[in-house]
Amino acid sequence: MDSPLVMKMEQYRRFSDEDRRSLNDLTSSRQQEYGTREDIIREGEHSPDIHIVLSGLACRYKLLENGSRQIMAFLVPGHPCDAEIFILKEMDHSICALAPSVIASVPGDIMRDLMLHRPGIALAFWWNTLQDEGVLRERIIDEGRRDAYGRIAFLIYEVMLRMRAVGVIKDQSFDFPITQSDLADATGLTPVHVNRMLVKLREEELIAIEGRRWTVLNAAGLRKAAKFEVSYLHLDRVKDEPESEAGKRLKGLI
Amino acid sequence: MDSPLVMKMEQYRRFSDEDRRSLNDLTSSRQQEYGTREDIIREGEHSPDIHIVLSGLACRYKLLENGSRQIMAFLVPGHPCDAEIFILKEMDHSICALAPSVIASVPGDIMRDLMLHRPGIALAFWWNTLQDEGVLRERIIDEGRRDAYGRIAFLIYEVMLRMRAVGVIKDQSFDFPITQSDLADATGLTPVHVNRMLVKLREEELIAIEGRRWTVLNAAGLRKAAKFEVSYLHLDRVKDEPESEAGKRLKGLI
DNA sequence: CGATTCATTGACCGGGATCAAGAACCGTGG
DNA sequence: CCACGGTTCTTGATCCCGGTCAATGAATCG
Repeated sequence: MDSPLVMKMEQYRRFSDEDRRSLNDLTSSRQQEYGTREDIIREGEHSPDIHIVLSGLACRYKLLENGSRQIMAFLVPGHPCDAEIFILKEMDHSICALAPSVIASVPGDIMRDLMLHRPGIALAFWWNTLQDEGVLRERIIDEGRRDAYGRIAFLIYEVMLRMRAVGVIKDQSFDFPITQSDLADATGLTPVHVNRMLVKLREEELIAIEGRRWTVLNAAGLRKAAKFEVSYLHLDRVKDEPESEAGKRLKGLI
Repeated sequence: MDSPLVMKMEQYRRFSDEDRRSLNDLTSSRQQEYGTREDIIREGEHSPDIHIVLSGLACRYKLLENGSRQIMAFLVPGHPCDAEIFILKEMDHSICALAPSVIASVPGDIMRDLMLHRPGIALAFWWNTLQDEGVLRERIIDEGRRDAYGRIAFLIYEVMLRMRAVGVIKDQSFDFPITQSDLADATGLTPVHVNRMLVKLREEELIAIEGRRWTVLNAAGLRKAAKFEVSYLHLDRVKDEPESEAGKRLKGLI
């Protein structure tokens, strides 16, 4: 069974057996459990290790001086949190677990070694950074031009797709262990208004929520509500090889 | 006289003479003039070259299906537009000139060669990508938590700072050749409301605008209005060596 | 079984959108 | 030189989406 890291990176390119083995080894040595709201790395810190989400859910966020929190990205299993830290001096934002999560630590010098001597792996990490940047750009459009309803629909669709791509959901149901306040911090809305939009999406039978288990009842309808375009995710291999494993997982959704 | 590219990259690290020469050569061979509104590269394209802004002003943008345009970033002189294109298959957004601008083209294979064999230059481009990502994150906070007044103030302060950092302004006045509609597309506001906020900023004597020439009359006041934090720009060398050329240009502003 | 967090709903308000109409500023040609 | 058509800027009037405040359930947990 491949590590979630391999599942994620293979959306971009196929790996040699050696590269795949290295990536699997990367996340298997040191693993640590984090609880809900627990910080994995904080703004201003410089950790000697980099971190990769293996299970659960984490987010990039920033605390503002007025006490409010802005969530800038959700990190699903397989997602490197801070691969760039060995280039930059310090984090300009924090990362915390939104639910009980298992996080792998990778020593910085092992990373550096891989980046210098294994171009296939270096390329995959580059790609990951650029995909993150694309997601951020999409979020700017989100906040600039979509209304509250579209934003919430978009966020749900994107998270569903990314979870599916790394294989943590098989059908239309998935664990999305966050509160409506978290959603509000991610969309720039208030919890009250997030609630109203979720009520609407349920009334329209696009989604269903039972506890922390979410179900997309009508993927096409949700996608339409979200005005979802997929190119920004740069799923290069999925596009070239629709019959790859990653392609099968995303069939009909992108 | 160093190329704007060197000026920009030196905010991050000092270069060896050889690296500096290479970077200067990079932008000196093929240069092209683009007019206002002219596209430099379009969404979905894959150019064999990468582009670097030498003078004028460009922006990253995306056209939405309803016809509106979202500007996601301003590209000041020295800014690489699409250095990532040799990793990704295609652009997920477009880039156009906002004013008459000179753009350098660099053949992709020369770039690839530099990235593989000149770690100092590769690091600088990596850093640039990560700085762009930081700017995007800041913009998300911007749109999520700042009101219209703060957004406009923030945008002006940031552009002023980045222009100053690459040496295209010496005092408090600078050419900022964009329309209020452009500002609206960048902030997610309407042109009407952008105008009202600019009126207010002028009434408060924080800025002055004469044609396309903008003047920051009260940098401290503008910074306060913008609630500006600088860490996300990762001006590493400026922080470590405040007496470097780049540091002198930004003295008292960061 | 209290206590605390989270979800839900209603009433009201305000910032920014929308609509509309002039005014100022172009480049162009007669 | 002025006349012109087209942007761009400016200002006013009105409206609505989403914020704010508040109260009540529902769920989770020590």
